[in-house]
Parts: sequence; structure tokens; C-alpha cells
Amino acid sequence: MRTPPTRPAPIHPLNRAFFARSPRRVARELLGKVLLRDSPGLRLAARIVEVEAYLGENDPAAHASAGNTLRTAVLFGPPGYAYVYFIYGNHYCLNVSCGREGKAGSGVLFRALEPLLGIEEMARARGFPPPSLGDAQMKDLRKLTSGPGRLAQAFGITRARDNGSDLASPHAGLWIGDDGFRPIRIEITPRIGITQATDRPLRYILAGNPFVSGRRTPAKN
DNA sequence: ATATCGATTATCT
DNA sequence: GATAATCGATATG
Repeated sequence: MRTPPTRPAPIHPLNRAFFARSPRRVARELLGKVLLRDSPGLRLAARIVEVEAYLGENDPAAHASAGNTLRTAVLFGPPGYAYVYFIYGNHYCLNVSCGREGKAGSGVLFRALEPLLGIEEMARARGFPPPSLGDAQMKDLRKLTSGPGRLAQAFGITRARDNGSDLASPHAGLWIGDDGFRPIRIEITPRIGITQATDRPLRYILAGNPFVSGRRTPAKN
């Protein structure tokens, strides 16, 4: 019997110090890392391919610009914790707090992932009927985790379940790991879906990765 | 292929 | 009372 063609690389959690840096730095460094959800008998894993930095109370586009409120408290706490918010009455989105504790309320928004493990389960969580996965192509897989609301749904992330949870430790089940993957090329663009500070280059993506959110085929230049 | 629009609720003004 | 770090459906070229 041969060994399987690929064995999953060992994954280790990130240090607290990883998150205790500027949101720009954390955003860039998060590209290529892996988001994991461990539950009894099941692991979900997906590579981080698109994130955005939110700079804190002085960033007009950031939730933290409203100050340290009940909603945004996690952003103002220690780094490495999940800030989950509910938007448009429909969707949850995941951030991780960063910077130094109590400082600026900065964070990084997870915008798109590339599914690695537990794809069937992600599809189920997204509400796709079982047969749809058999003929799933790249286009369909993109709909699993390409977008902040989509990836949260695929991972079963809610405010009640995950807000304030420690992403630097596997203990709570939702965490971020390093499997040795290193990005080839990173692109930086303005952030998406905001109405304030729309031209600041704070969106970080793995160049050319098909799971990055947004338009696939630009019409013309 | 791109454009527009409705859903649905926590949060802030 | 208005708005929002979105998504999916529908309409139209």
C-alpha cells in the first residue's frame, strides 16, 4: 500500500506576539495562513487569501471609529481575539483584534478563504444541497468561502458562538495556524464595500488566487 | 457580461 | 430613524 499522494502539513498556532503588531503588518502576514474549526470528529480548514486592515478609532471606515462600545469592545482588548459582527440583518463577518492592548481598536477582516478540509461540511453549512457537490467546479467552490459573509457561514461563525474567542489558541476550536505555506506574490488594493476612506490601500490578497472575492473577468482596461 | 435591488436587524445619531 | 466592513436573485445588454 502506497502512502497517500499528499499528507496534510503539520500546523501550529500563531504566537500572541504575531497579532501584537500594526493591522497592516498582521494583515499581510495572515495571507497564506490557515483558518481552522475543530469540533468533535471534524476539522474545517481553509487558507487565508484575502484580508483587510482596519486601523482603529482614527479610521473612518472602521467600526472602532465609534469608540469602545459594547459591540466593538473586543477590538479594544488584547490582540488575537475574534471580533464577530452582524451586518445587513443577514451576515456575520470575522475579524481578529491586533495591535497593543487598549491602544487603537485595530483589527483585520477576513474576506476570502481557499477551502482545504471539510469541503462537504462547508457546502452543507452554506445551504447547498448534497448532490451539488458532486459536480462542483472551481466556480462553485468559490461560492463557499469567497466573501466575508460566505466564509463565516461556511465555518458556522456567529457572534454568540465566537465573538471574543481566542484565535491564537486551538483551545476554543476556532484558530489560525501556520502550515509552512509562504505566499509567492501579494497585492494591495483599496478596501471593498465601504463608503469612507475608500482609496486607502489596505486590502491584501494572494496575487492570482481564484478564491479572492470580487469580479473574475475585468471587461476592459 | 454588468447593474440594480430587496432582505432584515443591531447599532449609532 | 437611518445606516451598514453583504449576498443572491432578477433584469438587461
